[in-house]
Amino acid sequence: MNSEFTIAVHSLALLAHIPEHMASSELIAKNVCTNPARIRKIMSILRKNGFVKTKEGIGGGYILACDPNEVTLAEIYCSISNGTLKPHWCSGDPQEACQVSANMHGVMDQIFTEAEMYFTKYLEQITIQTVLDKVRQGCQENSQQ
Amino acid sequence: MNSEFTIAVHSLALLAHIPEHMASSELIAKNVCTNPARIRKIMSILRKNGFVKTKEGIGGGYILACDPNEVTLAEIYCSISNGTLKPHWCSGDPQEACQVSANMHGVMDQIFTEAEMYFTKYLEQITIQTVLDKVRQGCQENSQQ
DNA sequence: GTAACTGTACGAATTATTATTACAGTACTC
DNA sequence: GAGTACTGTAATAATAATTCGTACAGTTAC
Repeated sequence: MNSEFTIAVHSLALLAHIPEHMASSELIAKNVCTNPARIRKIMSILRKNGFVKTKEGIGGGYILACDPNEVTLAEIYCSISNGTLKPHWCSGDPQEACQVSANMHGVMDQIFTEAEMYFTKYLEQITIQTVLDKVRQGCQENSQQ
Repeated sequence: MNSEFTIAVHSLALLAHIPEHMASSELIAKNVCTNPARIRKIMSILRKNGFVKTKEGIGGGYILACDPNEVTLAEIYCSISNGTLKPHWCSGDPQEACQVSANMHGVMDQIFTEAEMYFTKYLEQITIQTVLDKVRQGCQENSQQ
């Protein structure tokens, strides 16, 4: 998995943090610590999925178009990074006579797909607002564990 | 996450498939489709965790040292790839005045850590024997879903 | 018309992953 | 004890994935 999911969550939390204003890709990029083009690419996907509204031209940028209490990280993950949990490399060789070698790829694929469902089920419990609240608390839960 | 977890599962299933014989790193590597040195590195970790026994010298190699019905993929994952679910890239900058930027890294870290626990909980349901059975069935469940 | 934005594409730079090679150590066989 | 077939481990090379930087067309406000 690459970091686009993380960046999407960060960006949406930031927009939820300043619900009154439009934020430019440059502003978001600085906050996230990446470059504006990458932000624009990710925000473009988020727009197509209805999470944000965008406005081109002077004074334009991005603004939240959803209720941060309603949208879960699962929806964001599915929009941006669905199916990227499993590694790219594949084990075994379908041409092999040995069943273990021939079928392992399919079996691991199945396992990772199902594992991703569990992963997603957890993300369903977290909303953009949850993330924003944690961020505003300075992530104090860390020190209590 | 890299592919070491996949390779470990594949190797252990293969050893469970041929419980009578020792398998050399070269044999396992061919089955998995990688090189012997990589297999030896991974098997070395599995040995330290008690999943396999190794024997050096002529006629040596690797053999299963656990009950394939007892050992779950969760244990294997924890031995080999624990904590590798989250991407390497980090969002935000702790030095920033903006709370969102400053604390997002910690918050996402916490989320990924907890998500990994859910991921692991799923892997607890799958044993080496489960994988071996699926492989022997030619992974027919795929076509039934 | 111009300035400030987004949308998108492409190549460069960086980083992660995998492969290769090498060699010391161990155990069996003759 | 010499030779052979293994593991254990490290270092480096090759490959692939990820991220960055730049560019430019399209849009909107003034």
